[in-house]
Amino acid sequence: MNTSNLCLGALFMGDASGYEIKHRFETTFSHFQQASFGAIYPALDKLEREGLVSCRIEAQEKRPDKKVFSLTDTGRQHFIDALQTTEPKESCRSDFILLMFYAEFLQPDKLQEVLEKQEAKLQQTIETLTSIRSTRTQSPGALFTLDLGITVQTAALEFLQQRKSDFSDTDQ
Amino acid sequence: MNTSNLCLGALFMGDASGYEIKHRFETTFSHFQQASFGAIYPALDKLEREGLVSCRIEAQEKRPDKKVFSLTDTGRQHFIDALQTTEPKESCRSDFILLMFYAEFLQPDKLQEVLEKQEAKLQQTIETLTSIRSTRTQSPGALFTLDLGITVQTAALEFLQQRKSDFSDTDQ
DNA sequence: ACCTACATGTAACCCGTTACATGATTTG
DNA sequence: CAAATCATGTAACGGGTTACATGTAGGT
Repeated sequence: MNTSNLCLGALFMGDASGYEIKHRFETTFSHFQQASFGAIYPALDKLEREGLVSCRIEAQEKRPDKKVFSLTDTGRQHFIDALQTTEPKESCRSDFILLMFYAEFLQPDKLQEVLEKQEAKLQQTIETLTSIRSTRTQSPGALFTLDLGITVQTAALEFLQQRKSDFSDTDQ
Repeated sequence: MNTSNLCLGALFMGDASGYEIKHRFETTFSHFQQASFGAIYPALDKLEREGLVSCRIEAQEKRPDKKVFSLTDTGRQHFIDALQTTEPKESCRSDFILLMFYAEFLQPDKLQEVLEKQEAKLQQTIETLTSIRSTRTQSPGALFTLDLGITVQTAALEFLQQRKSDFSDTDQ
């Protein structure tokens, strides 16, 4: 699924500006989709031209004006239709796993740094997901994905903590 | 890390043709990196021009000729250097999780199909990783990544099996 | 007869990231 | 005083996928 449709999906959680949509990508969607401003803003332009979203400008005090987007009925239907024909494809690119694959060729201090960074990142993600889970009332689907994320990342974290000693300095 | 460097990495497991390198991406690397022929063949060309790999042509009976690539010393060193400066970035794009996020908008039969496909895919991946783990003698790094893959995918599979009933027809 | 595996390659196309430009306000 | 947050946007560039082109051999 491309950025345009993903933006429609993000708007199901309520009207939002491009900036706020980016935030949704970084929180709720963070463990399974990502998009940058350079993809989001042009996508929203296109969606507006196609009539799938509408836009109003909101003035704010001490903050720049916002362009707040809403789903139109066509937009809502378009997204739901897109879901039905979306294949459940997945692709993961992990340079962390790659580095671990070639651990024997990494300088010991680099290896330790990589392991620590990954541990911190996993803890951070689990924290974020846990806090999102508790703050807002979530749909069954959202709960499923949050719990799946927490489960999987926790399994990875525990694995890492158990196995990291395999790579401690004591040179074989 | 880009396809070129990944090809160098693949050649650490032994000399191989482009076709065989693709196979390594689909087995050993499958859970953390992927590349298509359209990326691999041009990458190997470039690596040869740069002197990072060498190439010999092997004639085969009842099979087309092969261009078998080997790492040169420079190539080996180039990859090891690249590892030291590679940041452990990760990006996952899962349309499966996306579909589950919006489960409430999916037609019930589509939802069931998606769940079944994902379960089958996870089982398949676990099987592949387990079989790779047992067949060849693996480096500590390779073992780590295989076990990590098995652990994480198993956690996901068990989660899915426990929770899939939440989405069974009994309409709320 | 058709599909899969083996084997290599090219070109069009898509899509997205990175970096830049701009600017106010708040926080450390 | 610098950095982060809020806010929108553009353009260059990179990178990879998909699809096509070609051909043999073996299995169902």
